[in-house]
Amino acid sequence: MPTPFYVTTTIPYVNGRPHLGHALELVQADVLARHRRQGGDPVRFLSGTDDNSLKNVLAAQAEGLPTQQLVDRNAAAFESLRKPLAACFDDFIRTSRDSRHRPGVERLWRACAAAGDLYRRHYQGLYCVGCERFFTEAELDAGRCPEHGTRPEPVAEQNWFFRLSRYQDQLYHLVQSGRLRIEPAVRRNEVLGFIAAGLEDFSVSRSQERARGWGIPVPGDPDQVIYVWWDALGNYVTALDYANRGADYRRWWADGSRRVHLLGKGVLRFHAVYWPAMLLSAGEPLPTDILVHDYLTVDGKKISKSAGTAVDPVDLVDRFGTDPVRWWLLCEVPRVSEADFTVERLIARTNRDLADDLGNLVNRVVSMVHRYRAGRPPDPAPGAAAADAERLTTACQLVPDRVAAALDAFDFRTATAAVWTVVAEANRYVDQVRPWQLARAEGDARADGDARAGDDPARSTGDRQASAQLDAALDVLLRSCQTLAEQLQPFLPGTAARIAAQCTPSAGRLPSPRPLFPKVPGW
RNA sequence: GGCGGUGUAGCUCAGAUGGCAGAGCAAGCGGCUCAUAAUCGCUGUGUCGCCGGUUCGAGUCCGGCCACCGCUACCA
Repeated sequence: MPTPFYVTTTIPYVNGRPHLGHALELVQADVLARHRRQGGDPVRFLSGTDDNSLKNVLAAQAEGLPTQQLVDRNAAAFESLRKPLAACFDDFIRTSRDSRHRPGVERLWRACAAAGDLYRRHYQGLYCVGCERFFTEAELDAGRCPEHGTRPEPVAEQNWFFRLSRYQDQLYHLVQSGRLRIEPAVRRNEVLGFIAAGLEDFSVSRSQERARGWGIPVPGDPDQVIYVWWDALGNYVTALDYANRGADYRRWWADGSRRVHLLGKGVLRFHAVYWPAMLLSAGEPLPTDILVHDYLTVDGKKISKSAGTAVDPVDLVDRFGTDPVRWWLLCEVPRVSEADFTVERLIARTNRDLADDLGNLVNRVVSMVHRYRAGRPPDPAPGAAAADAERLTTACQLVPDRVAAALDAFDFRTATAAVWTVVAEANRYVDQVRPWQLARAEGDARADGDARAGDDPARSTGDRQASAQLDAALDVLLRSCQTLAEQLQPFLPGTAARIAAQCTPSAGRLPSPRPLFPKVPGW
C-alpha cells in the first residue's frame, strides 16, 4: 500500500553561500525521497531558505546591500544546488518571498493564540548588540560579552510568549513512545533529558526595533515581529498551503503517513520540542520522524566561513562530479559523530569504489559480452543455472531489503555497503568462472568441430557445455549490473542511469563499453 | 556541576541477549588477463583507554579512574 511520504530539509539562513554541510543534508533527504519514490510511494520533498533571520539583515548591512537583495542573491545559490547535487526536491520555499508562507505563519499564530498559548510578558535581559542575543550572567566573562568584550545592555521589552510548559508531559510521552521518532538514539535521549529537566515558556516575538524591521509582524500587534524560529519552523506546513488548509496540506501533512524532517544536531531542540509543541497547540498532526545528522569537519577543522574552511559543494562537483561527491557524503559519514572531509579522501573513495570496483565491473562485463557474444546479451536456456553463481544471485536478491532496512534506520553507510556486496560478489564471480577460459574452450571446440564436421561427439559436447556456461555466466553478470543500476538509483542517480544504458541492448546489441568513472589522478 | 556518548589492527570503523578478537582501506606476497595498471586469493603476536570486581568464561555485565566529545532554553 502506498504511503504518502513527506520529507524536508531545514531551511538555512542565507547570510552566506552554501557549504558542504548543507549539501550533506540535501543529499541525505534526496536519497530517502528517491528511495521511496522508487518503491512506489507518493513523495513530496521540500527544501528552502530562511530569509527572515536577523543574521541576514546583519550580513546585508556588512555588505552595504538592502536585506532583500542579499537574501535573494544568496537564496538563489542554495536553490541552485539542485542541479550539481542532483537533489530532486519538488518544492523550494523562501520565507521572505513565497506568498504561501506569511499567511500560513499567521494562521499558525492565530491557532495557538486561540488555544490560549500565546500571552504577553515583560522580558528583560542583558543584550549584546554585537551578537544580537541575550546573555545570562553565567555566560558573561566578568560582566562582559565573551565575544565582543563589551558590557551587554539591559533590555526590557514586552514580548509574546508561548506556553511551552503546558506540553511538557505530552511531548515526553510522544518521544518516549516513539510516536515522535528521533534518530539516532543519542539524540532521542538528549531530547528526553531536555524535556524532563523542565520546559519553560519561550519568547516568540521581538520588537520591530530589535528585528530591524525585518520579518513577519505579529498578527494584531504590528510593533512586534514573530520570532524567526516560529516563522522558520512553519515552513514545513506553509509550503503545503497550510494557510488555506489546501489540498497539499491535507494530502502530505494532515492525512499523510510519514512526515520526515532532516536536520543537524544544532537545531534539534527547535524541531523536537518547540515545533511539535506548536503543532499540538494548533491542533495539527506532528512530524513522524526527526532524523538528525552530525556535522562535518574539513581537514580536521570545523566548517567556518570566517576561518575559510567552508568547502563549496558546487566547486567540488565541478572538479569531481556529482556522484563522487554524493557517494562520499553517503558512505563516509557515520550516523553519529562527525566525519572529516578532505579532498584526498574524496579522491580515494572515488577511485577505489566508483572507478575500480563499480566502474570496472560494468566495463569488464559489457566488454565480455562484446568480445564473446558480439554485444548480444546471451539468452541462456531456462533453468541453466550458472555455475557457482549462488553467492552473487543471493546478494542480488537480498539487496533491496537490506537497503530498505538501512535507510529506514537512517543509516546511509550500511545502505551503501549493502549495495556494495553485489559489486564485490560480481567481481569475485568473474574471477571464479573465468569466462575467458570458457570462451577459449568454446572457440577451440568450435574450430575443431568445423574442421571435422562433428566427427567427435565428445568434443562437441564440451563445446556445448562451455558455450552454455559462458552464456549463463554473462547473463548472471549482466543481470547483476542491472540490479546495481536499480539499487544505486537513489544514491547515484546519474551513474545508475549510465549503468542501465550500458546494459540495455538496442537493436539486440549492447552499446560499446565506456568507462563509468575516469580515475582521478592523486597528488 | 548535571545528564549522555565515545575510546577495538597503521587509517576508517563493525562487534543484540558474555563463549576461541572482525570488516574495509593501506602494506606485503601470489594468481588471472575479460576489464579503467583494473580484478581475485593469501598474509593481522591488536595490553579491545587504565585499574579492580562478578563469572567456568568479559570488548561485551558491575565499580572506580583517565582522555576526548555532545546536550544543559531562545547560537536561522
